[in-house]
Amino acid sequence: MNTTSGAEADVHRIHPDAVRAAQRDTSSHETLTYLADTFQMLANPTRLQIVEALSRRELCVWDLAAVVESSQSAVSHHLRQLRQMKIVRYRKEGRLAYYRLDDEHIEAIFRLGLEHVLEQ
Amino acid sequence: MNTTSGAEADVHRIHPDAVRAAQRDTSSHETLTYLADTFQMLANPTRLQIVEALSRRELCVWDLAAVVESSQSAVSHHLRQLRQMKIVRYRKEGRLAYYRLDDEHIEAIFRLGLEHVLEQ
DNA sequence: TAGATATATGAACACACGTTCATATATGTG
DNA sequence: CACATATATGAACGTGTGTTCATATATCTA
Repeated sequence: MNTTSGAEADVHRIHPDAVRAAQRDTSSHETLTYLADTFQMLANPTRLQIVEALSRRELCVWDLAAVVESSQSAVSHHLRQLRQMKIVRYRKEGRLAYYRLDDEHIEAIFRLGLEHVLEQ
Repeated sequence: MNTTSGAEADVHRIHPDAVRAAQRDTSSHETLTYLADTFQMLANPTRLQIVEALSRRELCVWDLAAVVESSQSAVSHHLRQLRQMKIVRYRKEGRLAYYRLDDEHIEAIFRLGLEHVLEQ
């Protein structure tokens, strides 16, 4: 990962106790990496459109493609990622796949983010 | 942007009224793009470590470099991005720059995200 | 069963991102 | 003023991301 920074930081110890305190209560690298991957799913305007649409109603893939004005393929690729990161789930009804948000955390995060950017 | 999808979607109108309803209450593309850029800032483990550390206490750049075990340069680049997206702010005290989170939205989003991934 | 339709997926390509290295700028200290 | 220190930033390089195109799979219908 990073070999020089440890030594580098040792030379520049500005507030050693603040650093130790900050290091103490930190989430594991594994958790933060997974969390970063989760936020990554929300770091794309098309996927955010999908999330916003699904926050109101269940929709099938072609509906979503129409809403976000993108190709079926692109939407399907996005949905796979969102599925893998447990942001959406779906039910199959015949040939149709109806998608919805997986839980309320995601919608809350989306709403808070929207509030944040609209307040600037 | 996308030229074929409009026509493509027209052929496959599965639930026209659901699509119209979804299209009606959608945030502007500009807003969603900005929101995506904001979430992008949280889509990196090192930046999440910075956010977590700053959610507890104000820290200067070298302190942060020590906490996240990364180089001063890398941390400074991250902080510039976080500043630009209004996620952190800082005060200058002599040669030192003390960073903190810009507002409570970001911490709430971080906490909710952490809850979400820890519940899986 | 043949054909149409809904969805999923692999490959490929252009572009964005994260780090490092070198160096610039600004502020303190002897 | 000369030098050390804290921070910022530009260039460059490898890697990841998002879309398209082609095509596979699954399900319905005539």
